[in-house]
Amino acid sequence: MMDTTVRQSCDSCPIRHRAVCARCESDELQELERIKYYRTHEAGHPICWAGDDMTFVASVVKGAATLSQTMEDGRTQMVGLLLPSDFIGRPGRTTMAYDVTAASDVTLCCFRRKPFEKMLATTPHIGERLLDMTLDELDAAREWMLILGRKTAREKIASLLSIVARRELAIGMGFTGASKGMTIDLPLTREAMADYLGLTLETVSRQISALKREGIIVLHGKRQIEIPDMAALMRQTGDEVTA
Amino acid sequence: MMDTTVRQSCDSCPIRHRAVCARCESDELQELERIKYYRTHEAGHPICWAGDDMTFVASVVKGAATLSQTMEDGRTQMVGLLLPSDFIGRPGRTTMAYDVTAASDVTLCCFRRKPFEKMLATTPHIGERLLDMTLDELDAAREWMLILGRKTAREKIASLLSIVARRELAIGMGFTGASKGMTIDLPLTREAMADYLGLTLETVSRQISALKREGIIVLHGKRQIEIPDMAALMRQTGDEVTA
DNA sequence: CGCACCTTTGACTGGCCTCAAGAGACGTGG
DNA sequence: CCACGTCTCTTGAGGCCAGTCAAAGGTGCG
Repeated sequence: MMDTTVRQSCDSCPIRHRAVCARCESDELQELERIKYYRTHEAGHPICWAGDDMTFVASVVKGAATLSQTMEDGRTQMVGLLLPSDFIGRPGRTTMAYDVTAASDVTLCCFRRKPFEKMLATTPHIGERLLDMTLDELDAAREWMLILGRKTAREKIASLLSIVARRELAIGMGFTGASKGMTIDLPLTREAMADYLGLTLETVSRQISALKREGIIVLHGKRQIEIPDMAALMRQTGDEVTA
Repeated sequence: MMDTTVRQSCDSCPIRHRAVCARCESDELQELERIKYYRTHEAGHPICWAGDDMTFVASVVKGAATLSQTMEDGRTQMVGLLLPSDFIGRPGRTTMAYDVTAASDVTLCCFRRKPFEKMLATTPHIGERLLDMTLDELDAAREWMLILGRKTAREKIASLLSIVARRELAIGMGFTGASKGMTIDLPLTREAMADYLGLTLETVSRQISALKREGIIVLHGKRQIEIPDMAALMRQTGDEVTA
């Protein structure tokens, strides 16, 4: 389940300037270092379950994790896709509200909950950053609602690809080869994509095949997707291009 | 569009202890009073549009407002249902991201944005409360995602009714007549409900008729809905009853 | 009364789900 | 090296739920 527990300096941290600690001064970082530890989880393994007691909150350092809800008859809906710098957990709450799963190999920077909450109360830089990040997540959730409620299967797939492409560009992954094209690493199985989009895995597979057939995407293996022309993909999302 | 602009004391405010100002001390309230003003909007009228310049942020004092997104081909998805004490606007952002509409007659307590942001930076009580409220909204958004992505039309309707019932109970409206029954005032047209749930208004109408036919709800007029047995309604939501 | 708006109901269509089978990738062990 | 099992993904056939199109009923207001 958990693989390693190491400690590492914040100085060389890849998410130093995007995570919850982004606005901290060096003395505040030092205090954070005292309550933090690293954990890694293997792809496909659970990180924690809904209802679990939360002894920590954490930042995603590397990899991707998912938040999801499951109804008792098995229907599952993903409600969060956590990429590097995203925050796991809710200060002030002792139990996890969703299932958290490692979609790919994940490295977490964990903070013990109690001392973190104490710091949150005394360090405005952390609270301010957390508020900003939460507002961003709320915006993302609302964009997601439009996808779930109103978009067709094809538009859903295109929207997911463009969202991941946008995030990977922001983090500096997704090496852009040519001018307008790029390749993204999609850390999700077909089933996880279906859970994200409110579809079945068969429909996901069919739509990806269709996009491939039409040359809008090119598959390299199952999980690496080349987008030769980002504008062409965007035209499939149903979002206004105003072109 | 805007009907009245009056000022009113915080002391007698019905949302004093639930809104963004909930944790403020009396001196902080006095400062808030200086930058606040009331506005009312008639049912059905827009409060502002996506892209509008935001000169204020606000709390909903009375009535209900909706946040919604519209695609250029007209498909609309509601992404927020704002009831008394909910917050409108995002500190640090100058334009509104969504269309805001008065679902019923709405009274807003508006704060001029610039001075509010200044207070936010200097008054921890406000930022803390806003973080908590934003986290609550994020949870609500995620519950909503499950509804949009995985529930059937009937389950969606039942879920909406139970959500509104829960909120009205929390605020202290929704006079409970008997033991387990209650009556709720649904401030939404069929079309607004459809936009909330990712359905068409025809499907909403059909499902409400079905619930009425089966005695799970009783209509008094179009907008007032009696729920004789809350447990019976809950059983229609698809959520675990573990009964 | 006449009009506007919201709602209800019906008939039909279609997109996605369900059920099912098979293909491809990968690791294990004989 | 290949048989075998497992896991993921693909593809096909058919059915159903919700969408679409259409018309009529209700309610409130000038």
